[in-house]
Amino acid sequence: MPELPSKTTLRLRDFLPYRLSVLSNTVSGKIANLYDREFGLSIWQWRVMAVLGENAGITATEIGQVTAMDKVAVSRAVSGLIDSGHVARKASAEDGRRSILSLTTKGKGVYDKIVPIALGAERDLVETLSAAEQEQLARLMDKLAKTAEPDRPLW
Amino acid sequence: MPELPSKTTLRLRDFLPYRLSVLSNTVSGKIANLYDREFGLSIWQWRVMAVLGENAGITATEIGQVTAMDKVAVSRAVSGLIDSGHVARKASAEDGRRSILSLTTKGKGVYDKIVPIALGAERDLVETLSAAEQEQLARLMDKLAKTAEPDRPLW
DNA sequence: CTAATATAGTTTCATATGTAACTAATATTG
DNA sequence: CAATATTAGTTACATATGAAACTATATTAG
Repeated sequence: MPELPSKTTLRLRDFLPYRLSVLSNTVSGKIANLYDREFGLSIWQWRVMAVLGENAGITATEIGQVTAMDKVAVSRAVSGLIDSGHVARKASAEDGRRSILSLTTKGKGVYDKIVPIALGAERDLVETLSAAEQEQLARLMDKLAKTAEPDRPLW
Repeated sequence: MPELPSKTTLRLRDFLPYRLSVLSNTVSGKIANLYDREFGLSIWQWRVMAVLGENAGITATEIGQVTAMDKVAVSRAVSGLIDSGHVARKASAEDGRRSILSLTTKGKGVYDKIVPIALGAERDLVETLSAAEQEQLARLMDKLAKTAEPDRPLW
């Protein structure tokens, strides 16, 4: 594998962690606006709904695993969604500590409206990339994500 | 340009904004730990120092432009850095509203220690990518960043 | 069966963050 | 030059967030 010359000086604007952070914040900020303005949802609430839309009847802990949210964030998002009538909670029959969560009819309606908006935003974001580039990007991000896994021995 | 088939269902784990956010948070979290444990610096404080290390004698507003931080965040980071003796402030001769900021000797020493650590962390992160892939990644992120620019008309 | 341990989820508290209001200085306009 | 508007930076307030403590239930060990 050919090597890039090792950098010895730091230029912030070329520093990958910084670039990732700025890009991610810009993208998330715009999307958060969409969800919030149209539906009054936070990004976390939307993530919870997105998972429930794919997987009905899972628990808060499972949502946390799928979304990379910690349990406090999940708990808060869920409680907001219950207040706003988007999500319903019922006790688990087997385990009294768990709650089974699902979208309400209202929640499902909102979900069905948001999905095309979210996909449209994603499409607009990547539209300047060719199909090959889009696949390349997905592949590279997979590799990075694998390297950066939170539980790996710290660098 | 060949087209990818348009998605009609949303799978959170394939959704680019989500993936960007998780990846960025994972990477930033690890790096933040490094800065904090070794030097007691927050990510924003480190960003400010990184800019001052490249560009001595600039103002808080300029730092904000370079780092994509808002002025309140810059103000707070700078005031912490002054308290901890990493940064010095002197009044601008031409404009009494501005302060000229620079690293102190102590700050420069810390900067010189952090730079190799930061570059090492970046290298570890991208080491599974070939040189060509690293260039590809930089290119793709440039394109995305351009598309997502904060001031573009909202999608 | 009982005691100790672990897990699911919530609440509390301390800190971080963003928005808006504010202060001080400069620039503009008439 | 006086009045007004703009800019640099800070402070105040309200909200968001994460870590740790807590409650309730379930599991394991003896």
